[in-house]
Amino acid sequence: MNKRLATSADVAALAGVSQSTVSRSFDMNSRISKATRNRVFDAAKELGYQVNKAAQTMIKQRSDLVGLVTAGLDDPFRSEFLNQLIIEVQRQGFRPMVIDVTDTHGLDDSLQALMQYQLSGVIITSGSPSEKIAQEFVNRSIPVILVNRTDQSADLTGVDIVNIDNVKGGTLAAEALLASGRKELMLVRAKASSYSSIMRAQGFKKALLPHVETGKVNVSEVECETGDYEGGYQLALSLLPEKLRPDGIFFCLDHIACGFMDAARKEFGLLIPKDVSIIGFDDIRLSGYQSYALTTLRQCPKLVSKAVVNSLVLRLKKPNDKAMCEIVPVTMINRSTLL
Amino acid sequence: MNKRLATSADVAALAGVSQSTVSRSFDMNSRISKATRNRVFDAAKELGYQVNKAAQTMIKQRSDLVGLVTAGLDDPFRSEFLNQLIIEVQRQGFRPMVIDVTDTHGLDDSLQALMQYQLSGVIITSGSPSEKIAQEFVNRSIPVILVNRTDQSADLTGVDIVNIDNVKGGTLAAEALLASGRKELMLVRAKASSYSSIMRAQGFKKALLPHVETGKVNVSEVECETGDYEGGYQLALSLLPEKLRPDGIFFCLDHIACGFMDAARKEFGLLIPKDVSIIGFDDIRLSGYQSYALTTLRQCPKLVSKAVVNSLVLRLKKPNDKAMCEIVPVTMINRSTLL
DNA sequence: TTGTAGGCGTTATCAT
DNA sequence: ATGATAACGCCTACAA
Repeated sequence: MNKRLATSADVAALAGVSQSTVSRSFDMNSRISKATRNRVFDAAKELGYQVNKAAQTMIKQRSDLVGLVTAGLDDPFRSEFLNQLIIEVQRQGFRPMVIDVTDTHGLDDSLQALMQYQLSGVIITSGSPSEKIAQEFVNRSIPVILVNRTDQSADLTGVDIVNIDNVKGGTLAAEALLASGRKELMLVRAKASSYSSIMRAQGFKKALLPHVETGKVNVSEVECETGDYEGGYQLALSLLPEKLRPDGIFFCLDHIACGFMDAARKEFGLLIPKDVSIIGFDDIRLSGYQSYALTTLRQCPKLVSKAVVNSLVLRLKKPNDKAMCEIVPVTMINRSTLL
Repeated sequence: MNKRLATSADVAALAGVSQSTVSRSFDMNSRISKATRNRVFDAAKELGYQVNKAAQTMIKQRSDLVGLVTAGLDDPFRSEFLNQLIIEVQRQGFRPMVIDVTDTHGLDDSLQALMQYQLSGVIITSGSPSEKIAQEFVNRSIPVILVNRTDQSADLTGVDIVNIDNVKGGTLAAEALLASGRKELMLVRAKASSYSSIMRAQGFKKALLPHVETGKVNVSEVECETGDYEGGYQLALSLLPEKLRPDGIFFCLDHIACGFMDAARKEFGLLIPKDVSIIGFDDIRLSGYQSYALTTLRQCPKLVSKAVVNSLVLRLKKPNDKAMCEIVPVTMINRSTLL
């Protein structure tokens, strides 16, 4: 053990060919006689030879690493999404290198550091000043995909964008609540909302606008402290003692909805959907469980991940095509929190 | 844009020093005059210079990448754990490279491929033939940490091990159920159980043995198809119509417990803990929610992750010390599913 | 189809 | 404290 790793030169010696022939044998695009290639492969196997990616990266000026920039991995949905991304990146022959930028403290350094790895691409799903960061990578001709961070209106050149159809989701939620005859509507999102939540809220309000003007419905808008279960729970605690209770609520995040529902039921004995209709967003795993059975807008992490990595692959093939912006559809999942 | 990345030579030229001085300036262990170092840093900043990790890896024969081998990322707890691992790895100055080996198909290839990256270490939390794999890395003098995969009895040389105290957890569960006066006990685990679940079951049964022999309690053992929510739900469906219902159940996984509870309540109107006491294991996020409020044995992913990465760091410092085996304690979380 | 030779950007070993 | 120089292992013209 502990013996030096075999190099292509070692393999070459054993196979009785030149080093470059070994190199070519492992490149399926090179034309090598079958006989030689086999001889090389045999020798390689015997020596336990593996290409040295560092050397390969040096010469090619590009590794097969893809940076996955993320934050708030304690949010189960984010983490679910990251995992799909990992799987998809891997499926396309890249290696995922995850960078958590949760503590915005050393964020800049963290991202600068990424430049050290000759990445094949960077996928940004979080991180505050995403636009600036993105631009820097692009300037160094490293493809960047921005996911649910901003829309094409942002002034970014050469950055590809993949978003889900947040606005449409908000619209669908509004229509569903309307159709179920609810009048006192409410919109809930976290105080520090992401781009996605803001778009959802926008879609929701816009769809409701005409009906508000005719006085058919009322809409109020509320923020909770945090975008998680606890945030929803606390919101219910402070909201439900009020006189005028909403009879239909759209939560920009399932987590908030679940926390709210728990509090509404345990602490106030509310019946859902009899007393209040609820619609969430994302379709996190929890929403499918019997205890919640939440009607929601489904954002499919697998679908989004595929779109993202496809974009990257495309961009790698055509570095100079103009930037793309893909919108992944959302679908309404009807469970039992909507009257 | 698209200009060649600055190299240390460029920096050297601008700073008016030799290339090796630049290299040394970035190595805080090298003694360099303050003045020179500052001049170098200024030049570096001006050129946007970043060390090229590929070149560094070549010469050092070691990258700062750590392989995180995992499987079944669709399990939220696994994914929570992975995320903690990512954070911890990063905190210690490494870069996490995640390898999902869920489809055991190309598993061997996947792992062989890891050898291409001159990893600083490999952390294995899943993957079927972990022992064999581990051995191969160690033979190439790459440290391996096995997490909740096996115990020291396995015949592995030079592989460090970090486990949680599964047996103790099982024991605590047994004692708690006993103390609450339950007589018809049941042990549930998934058909294809992990090492962890098996140890938990073992601890549970062993602690119960004397009481079974004196006829004080009965214990039955049941397997459900899958180790997730759905598995527990289905189990309840097939189990609860039976005549003899258990009055105290220990689930080797919280997920199963939650699914079971949902079915027990919705489909059979059971009251928990009045009709049946429930204890789970892991303390997944769900268990803390009001809807479940599951009494469980807490395995803290953060704690385990810290232990794991610490082991790696230690091993890197002392490659030849004898292998370590660390047991991370579990704690009982009392919520409301235990009488 | 195969071999030869140059260079990718760094660190480490010698000198000075 | 600093500079010159030799690796590290691979890919890719260019030559044969």
